[in-house]
Amino acid sequence: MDNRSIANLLIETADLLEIAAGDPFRVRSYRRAAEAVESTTLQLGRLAAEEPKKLLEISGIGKGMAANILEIEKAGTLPLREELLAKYKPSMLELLKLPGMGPKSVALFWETLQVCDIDGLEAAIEAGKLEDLPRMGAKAADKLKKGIAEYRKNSGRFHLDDAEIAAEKIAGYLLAYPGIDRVTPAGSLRRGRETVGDLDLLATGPVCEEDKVAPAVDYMAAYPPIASLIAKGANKVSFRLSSGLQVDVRLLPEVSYGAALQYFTGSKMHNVSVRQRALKRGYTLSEYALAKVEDGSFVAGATEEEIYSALGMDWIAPELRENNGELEAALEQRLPELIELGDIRGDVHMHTVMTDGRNTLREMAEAALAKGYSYIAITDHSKNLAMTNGLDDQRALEHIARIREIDKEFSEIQNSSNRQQIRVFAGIEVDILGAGELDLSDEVLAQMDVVIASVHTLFNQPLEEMTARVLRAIENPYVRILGHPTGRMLLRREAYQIDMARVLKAAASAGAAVEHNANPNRLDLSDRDLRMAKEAGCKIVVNTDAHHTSEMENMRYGIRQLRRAWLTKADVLNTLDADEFIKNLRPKPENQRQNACVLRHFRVF
DNA sequence: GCCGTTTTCGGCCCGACTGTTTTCAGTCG
Repeated sequence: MDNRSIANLLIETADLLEIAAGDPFRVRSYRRAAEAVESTTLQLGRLAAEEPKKLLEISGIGKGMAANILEIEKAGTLPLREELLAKYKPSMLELLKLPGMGPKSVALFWETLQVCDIDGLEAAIEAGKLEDLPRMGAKAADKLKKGIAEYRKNSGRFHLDDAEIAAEKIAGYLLAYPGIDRVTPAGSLRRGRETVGDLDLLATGPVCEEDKVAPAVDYMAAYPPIASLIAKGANKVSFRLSSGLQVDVRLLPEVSYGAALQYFTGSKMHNVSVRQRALKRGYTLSEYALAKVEDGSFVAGATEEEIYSALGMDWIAPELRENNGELEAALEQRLPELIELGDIRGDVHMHTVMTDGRNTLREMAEAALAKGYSYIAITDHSKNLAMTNGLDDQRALEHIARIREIDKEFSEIQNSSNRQQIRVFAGIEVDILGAGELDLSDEVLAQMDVVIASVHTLFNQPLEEMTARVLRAIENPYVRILGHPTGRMLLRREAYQIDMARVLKAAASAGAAVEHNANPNRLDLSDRDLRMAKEAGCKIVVNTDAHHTSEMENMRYGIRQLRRAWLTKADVLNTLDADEFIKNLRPKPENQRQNACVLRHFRVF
């Protein structure tokens, strides 16, 4: 079993244990173990089979947890989880996903109302049964009702990274079959949408020709992780994985691969529009080929490029295929040259063991160097995030001193060898408090290269109040970057209400940058927000907010979103080299004052 | 259930916010 699945079982056990009012520290140890399992680079499945003693070397995994992991490998589950599931219901784990719903409420509803699933909860709310319960009232019921609506809107969709990992595994399996030489994800995954409803995969190769594809289809249908087979056709297999993700795999001959890719990539509106244009030119486009209307003769089909080209268009990057003007641009050869992963020179939002990160300052710098970045900023949390051991003024100053040392050391390494240079900037992610003030002093912030101001709490504030708070924070001249300004957290909860247009305008006029968080599981901007930011003239920075060296890899997902917003290299600040980046971040106030002096000087004389 | 030790048991990131209370439990980050 892969690490993520093992971790999920441990998390489920922790959730159930919490509902059962088990020892909170025991619960935490299950969660810690799950985190350790997920972040280790070791393959636990293989380790458990070959060298089980090595499991104990992982921090957070002791004797009991190692036994649990061995049991998971052997039986696919662990005894405690089974025991708890016999007492409670699996659907309670889903109830926990509702915003505002925790283990105590799940237990309460089960014990008093025998409610164990979302439908049951909804019925209980409608019947007004919740309000008789202790600590429950009209407002709480209303909140849950909204939570249910939000959950239903998003359920069944998966984060881009989860879909991509699943796609890579299936592609690996298919490519191991002799005679299949290309597998490409299509659909919303290929378009880079931040959530994916189901997975479309296209495969081709010599064995995918119409008359000999059957054995390859059988092979696909025998993919071991399949939880349930939905359909098996002549060249198509549909199935569901245990995560609930539905996958459609199509095996297609090479001659029509491009047409199929174009067709299954969508979006629907883009395809409708392309076909209308094809018809005007006397062509008809299907998933098999672009053909002449008059006699059905083949025009193009093997690649997307030849299809778009036959229609007089440049090839359109999948991220742009939303019928948002990309066809017109393609016809007039004015499609933007979209930003690429390789354009990014630095990642300026990351955490270390000083607060809630999992790696040290040095490890983060080494990892960034290995990735070829020319700079990073270490931006640990400030004190208001007490759970992360956030830095107060004093510790922040010590933090800066340590970063300066590492920065010096890494530039010396560069001088004494041929290694590439990396700059390490000192930074902080400060909290925007209730009145818009920050939780560290200006004296300390002034010494930072990168100050990111973020809202971490206060989710239920009215729009006006929340907007005012963020606007006030931007007024602080030391705020260089506005962190996750929308508070939008996909699949988990509603965004907090904020007037983005005003915030972006204020950031643009103050010269502060806005951040796009590349981590698919965190707070970020939508492609609409990103387009708005560009239009407002905002500087944009894309960061991974890495809490672990491996999370730096998430940059590629962030880039997909930037591409969907039609952004180019010139639109994104951290494509600049280190010196230019710092120069273009919001200038420090002392520089602004200097500038003001110079201006006055000119006026007088 | 893990960890570390002042070795075999005691401690385990903590503070803000909300909606219910009328002093606090539950949830969240």
